[in-house]
Amino acid sequence: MPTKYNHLKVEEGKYKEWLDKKVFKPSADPDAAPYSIVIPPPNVTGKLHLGHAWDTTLQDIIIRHKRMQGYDTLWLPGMDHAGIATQAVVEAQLAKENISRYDLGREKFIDKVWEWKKEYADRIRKQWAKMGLSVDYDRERFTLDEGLSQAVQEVFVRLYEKGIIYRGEYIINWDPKARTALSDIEVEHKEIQGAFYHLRYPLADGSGYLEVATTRPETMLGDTAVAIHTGDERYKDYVGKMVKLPLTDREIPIIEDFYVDAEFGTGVVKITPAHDPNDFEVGNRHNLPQLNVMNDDGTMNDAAGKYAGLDRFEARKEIVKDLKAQGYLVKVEEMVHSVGHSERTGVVVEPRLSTQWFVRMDELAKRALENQKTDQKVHFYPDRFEKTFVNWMENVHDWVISRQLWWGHQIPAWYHNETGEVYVGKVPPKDSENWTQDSDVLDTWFSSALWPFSTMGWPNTDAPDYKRYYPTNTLVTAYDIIFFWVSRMIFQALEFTDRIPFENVLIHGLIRAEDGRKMSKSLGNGIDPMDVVEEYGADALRWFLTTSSTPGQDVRFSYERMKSSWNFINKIWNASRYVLLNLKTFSPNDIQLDETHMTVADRWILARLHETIAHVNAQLDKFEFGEAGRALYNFIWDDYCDWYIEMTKEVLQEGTAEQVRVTQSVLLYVLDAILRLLHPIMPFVTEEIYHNIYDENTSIVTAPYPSCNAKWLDEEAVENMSVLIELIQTVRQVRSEVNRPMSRTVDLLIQAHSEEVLQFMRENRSFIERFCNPDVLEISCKVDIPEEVMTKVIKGAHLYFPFAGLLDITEEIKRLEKELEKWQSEMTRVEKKLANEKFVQNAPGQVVQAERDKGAEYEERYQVVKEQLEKIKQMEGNKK
RNA sequence: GGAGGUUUAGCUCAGUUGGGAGAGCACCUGCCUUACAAGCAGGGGGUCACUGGUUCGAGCCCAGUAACCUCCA
Repeated sequence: MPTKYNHLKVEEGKYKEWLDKKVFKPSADPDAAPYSIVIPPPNVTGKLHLGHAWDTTLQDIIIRHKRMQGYDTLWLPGMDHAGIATQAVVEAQLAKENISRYDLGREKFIDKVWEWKKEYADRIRKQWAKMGLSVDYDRERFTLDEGLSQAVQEVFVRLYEKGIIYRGEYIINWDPKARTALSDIEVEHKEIQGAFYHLRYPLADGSGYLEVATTRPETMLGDTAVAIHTGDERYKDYVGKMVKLPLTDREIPIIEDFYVDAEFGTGVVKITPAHDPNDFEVGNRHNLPQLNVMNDDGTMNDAAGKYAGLDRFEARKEIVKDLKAQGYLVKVEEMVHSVGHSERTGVVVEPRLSTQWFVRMDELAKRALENQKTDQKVHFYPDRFEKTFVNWMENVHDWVISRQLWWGHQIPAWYHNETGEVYVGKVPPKDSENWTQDSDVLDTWFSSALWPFSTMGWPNTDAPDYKRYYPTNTLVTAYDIIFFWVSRMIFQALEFTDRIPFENVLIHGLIRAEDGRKMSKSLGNGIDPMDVVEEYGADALRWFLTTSSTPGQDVRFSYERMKSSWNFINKIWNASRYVLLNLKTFSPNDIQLDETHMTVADRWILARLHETIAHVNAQLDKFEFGEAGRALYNFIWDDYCDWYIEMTKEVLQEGTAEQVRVTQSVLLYVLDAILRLLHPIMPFVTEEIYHNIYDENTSIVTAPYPSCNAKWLDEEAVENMSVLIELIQTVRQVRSEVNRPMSRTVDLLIQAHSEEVLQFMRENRSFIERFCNPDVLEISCKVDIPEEVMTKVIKGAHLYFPFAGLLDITEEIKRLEKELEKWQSEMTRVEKKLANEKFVQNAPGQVVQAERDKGAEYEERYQVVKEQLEKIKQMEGNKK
């Protein structure tokens, strides 16, 4: 093994090996419990970003952990056709050659999109490979696959037959750039600087005027009434009269309706039923005409008279200009207000009267909500996201599912060419020549909502995967698509499979740039995960993503932390090198954990290992990856590398053959466990080292995950080791204080408080010598204390450092006084606590006892320091 | 307007059943100790946003305040 970890070399070729060995495939072992995850299918629109890397890393950790634990694991990959987004990028590409989709026609255009899809699907698979994701490619699905398309049709037809899917003319959110309908949640509301235009509408009889206010003056051309709140005293006499609509020759009625807020503005509002959802309702109640004044691209139509052909915002300017010129504009108030923007194209969404297909949400939502009250509910991690889900479900509106696009699942509805009759079915009507299929496609989320079961073979409920792996166990996704996707999967699964689609939903946050801002194309601050992998390796990226946050919280990308992740792997790499270099001919088969020849270090590291194993397993099961990572980091770096490995050097160099064999056994046993513990998080490097230990034909992917063996939880060893560690650390501290590097010796007298400590110190004399480098080392219960000496107290012993002629007495007195003060204050703190009767009464016995022990300890240390201080002061006095 | 989140060391963040505040990076000091100088050893640095409350005991539980962020309407 080279002295430095080389991520490029380590990761190269591994993924292919795994695929060749088919280790990612489910074991299909009938005795094993199944565990399944479906990947949130990325859009085939483009490359994967760091958010995908994070999301899939978490899934890979879960699935690799379960796989190693012996579950029959399936991680099903796939991709989403992403209607609007993909169609938009392909259209943009064609636009460069001055071709529109209409030039090509539907069929040829779709062929173009499939070409795009093929290219990007390949890229995405390459990215998955780079990240090391253990998915089963034999089961990869695409939302426009034959099978999934059938599921979509099945669902559409069944919901239609139940009356849950309906078609109708309503106000929907319209994206004038993509020229399609959008659902409510595809609209982003942004606060923007706008204006409130106060307009004067003259009464037709010339007896005055009414003042209305609007933020969208261009829609006035489509006004078909003016309304006041029902019974509003100020205006009730006007009801039934007509106003003359400025800039037109139309007269429109004054009506009263409860919807109007009398307190807001002037209390009079213009009613535009074809361009506003509330006005639409008002219009229906009063049988008002619906006058659409815009085209589907956001330009004004012929109904707008002289403004026809102008873009809506141009028209706004012109209309305001004309209103002003003709004296109809009262004032313009600057105002910040919330305006809907298309989540996809970014343009201002236009509320528009339009015929669309809808999913009636009341019953579906009700069932999903009621299910959350049962023990069959979906568990959210962190659980606060259940509230997000429930709140949305409680307030959900009907879902617009038709999109005026070409790329997607064409709606399985046909209209009779003559009668206009509607036919909905999985197959076209028999006399198909007399029918025309609806040209629209379904919202992409309509198909993604079926993903957990459509990918498993549904609607064939006898499909083997459906029977074995559905419902899935865990879904991992970011909080920003709880509404779009998670919620819809839940209600569709309940409706069509009678079960929840997954037991657990693990919600994570978003990745932000180093400065905390969102990564976005417009800011140009996006980071390509593949660049990061190139620079630091997938393992380091995975480690960073896993350990840098708490569930549900956003994470900032950080090159600094990437570097420290890489350093950690380099540390593991070098620790492994050390072990392998010292194994010589020793192989895993030679491992014998022979307790009779174990040192305290051996027992201790085994205890710490099994403690860590228990902790890590518990944390992984709770999806607390950060906590699991920290436990591993501390164990590996602090316990294994800084202490255990250093201590093995003594045994390997000086020990008997038997002792060496035990040490080699423990070194390898622990390393092997470390690799398996880490493998779900950093699959590549652990496999590489595993191959160095075992042979290339084995794979750590299917090795068993460590489980805690209580036999090794040796509390005595942990206690003893802590004494040894304190001893060594104290000596190092003294060295630092008196400026003595390890290359120079320091004499050390240890006075043990008990026979046990004495014996322990003597047994471990060789460790003390190695770590403290003393010239004289005395260990006894009664030390002859020299005059010029530095004193330290550790648990169970006093340490004396004779510095004849070298000790700065004044400095030492200062130091001792400071230390005395410290122990004094500690004693006071404990005494105060123990003097509190309520504490002694109410606190748990072990907490009280711990305080008493500490008190005794401090008292002891205090006394020693005090005695020494007196002695040294006397000595100083004698000198003078 | 409603809901949620955040506020802990210079910076970025942990802190899981309430029992003496931690990591990484940065900083200071000393070490090329044959696994690793991308390392080792030692060290400095925090009224845990603020105000009350519950409790023997609060970074952690409760109420309120402030600032910032997000979602929904």
